[in-house]
Amino acid sequence: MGVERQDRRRRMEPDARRAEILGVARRQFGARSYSTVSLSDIAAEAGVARALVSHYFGSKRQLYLEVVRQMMVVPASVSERLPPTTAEERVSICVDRWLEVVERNREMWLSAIGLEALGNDPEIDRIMLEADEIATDRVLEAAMMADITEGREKLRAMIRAHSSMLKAASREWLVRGTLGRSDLHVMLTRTVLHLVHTVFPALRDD
Amino acid sequence: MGVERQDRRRRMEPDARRAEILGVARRQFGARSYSTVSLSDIAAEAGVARALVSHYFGSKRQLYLEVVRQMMVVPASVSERLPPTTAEERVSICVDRWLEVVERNREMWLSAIGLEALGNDPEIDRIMLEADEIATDRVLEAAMMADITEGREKLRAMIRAHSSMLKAASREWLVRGTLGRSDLHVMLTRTVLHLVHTVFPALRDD
DNA sequence: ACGGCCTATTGACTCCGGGCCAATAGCCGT
DNA sequence: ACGGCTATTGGCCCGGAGTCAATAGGCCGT
Repeated sequence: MGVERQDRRRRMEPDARRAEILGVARRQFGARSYSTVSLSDIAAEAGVARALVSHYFGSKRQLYLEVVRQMMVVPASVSERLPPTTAEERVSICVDRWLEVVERNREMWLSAIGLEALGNDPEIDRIMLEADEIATDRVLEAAMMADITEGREKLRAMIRAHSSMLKAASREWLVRGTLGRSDLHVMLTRTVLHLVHTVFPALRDD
Repeated sequence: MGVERQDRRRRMEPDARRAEILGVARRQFGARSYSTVSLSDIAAEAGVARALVSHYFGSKRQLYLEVVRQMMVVPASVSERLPPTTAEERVSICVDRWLEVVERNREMWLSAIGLEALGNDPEIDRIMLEADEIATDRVLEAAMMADITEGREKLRAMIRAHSSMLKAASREWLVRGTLGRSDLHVMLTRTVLHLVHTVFPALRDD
């Protein structure tokens, strides 16, 4: 019964092993919650001793942080090479590409926003914050508002808030099915433009 | 040195003891993250044996669920006794009351939205969902859209998504100070109305 | 081919937190 | 005062995380 393949220890390059373990961790943390996933689980699926996971990542939390970091990366393709037309069209294209990406990586993306938690963790917050900043820049660029200086911070804050709605709406689409893709497209495009063109100018500047 | 007060065990009514422990738990889970708060910590601050906490709440997770449940309650006062004027004014009043509540219970509210996670927990999801449903009803009532039947689910889904933006924007206000209270008022009022009056009718119904 | 070395990998140990149970001791009625 | 009901406790076991010396995979020089 030749099932005893791979039971002997195989020596790998640290980078490769590290990547392999990280991949398993991403899958596990995506599927179950932080506290229910044990290092033993991850080690087992990776076909490796538990101590090795600790060796490469230090602690469970650090491993988790790596996973979150990797998942938060929004592909740059979403806001690349936008045609120089109206802000409306550019945002529309942007949203469309975003929906495309999300639909394609459905599982992975759901995990990503699903695990943005573990409580009030300052480290997690920092990672999320950085991801949000990047995303915000891209949206402003698409809406051709990147060079606004007056009240810039308020504008950015509103975009960040909007991205929360974006996440929630995407979940409504993918998980609950209450909104369709075209609904999302209309809703997200219009609300961004509404924020930027109508709400933002209406804020009294103090 | 008479520091030995209260070191003897005091017998209390189950309800009172339960409430006392729950209060401590609320504070602790609000201040630190789920996994870093131990039952020992809670028991210690409550001046009680660890086993008693387990006795009253069964498991750590169940205690946590209680805390979340209690924190998610949005005071009904926000949408009570709205004058029968335009939707705009009613929503405006609603938002204003909301901001009032949040400002008053700043710490508590921040804790509440801070802990809405722990990963992919179906129980937590259910609790959040129920809270969202109630909040959504109130918003629709305020906007005088409560009797819409055509596309009702889409409308509700949008409102739920909007409430995510509301939370994020409130955090921008309370934590980062990037938006002021009046900014929030303008932004939240306008976006709700925009969703309900402009975006919603624009969705193609399929 | 083969011995030796570097280091990836491991097993075992300790500590800590959660769940559980029988024993203990407040408090109330009589 | 005392007996009983039950709130409360200490102690047990289990499983997971962090740590370290020991082990062995595989490459290199000969």
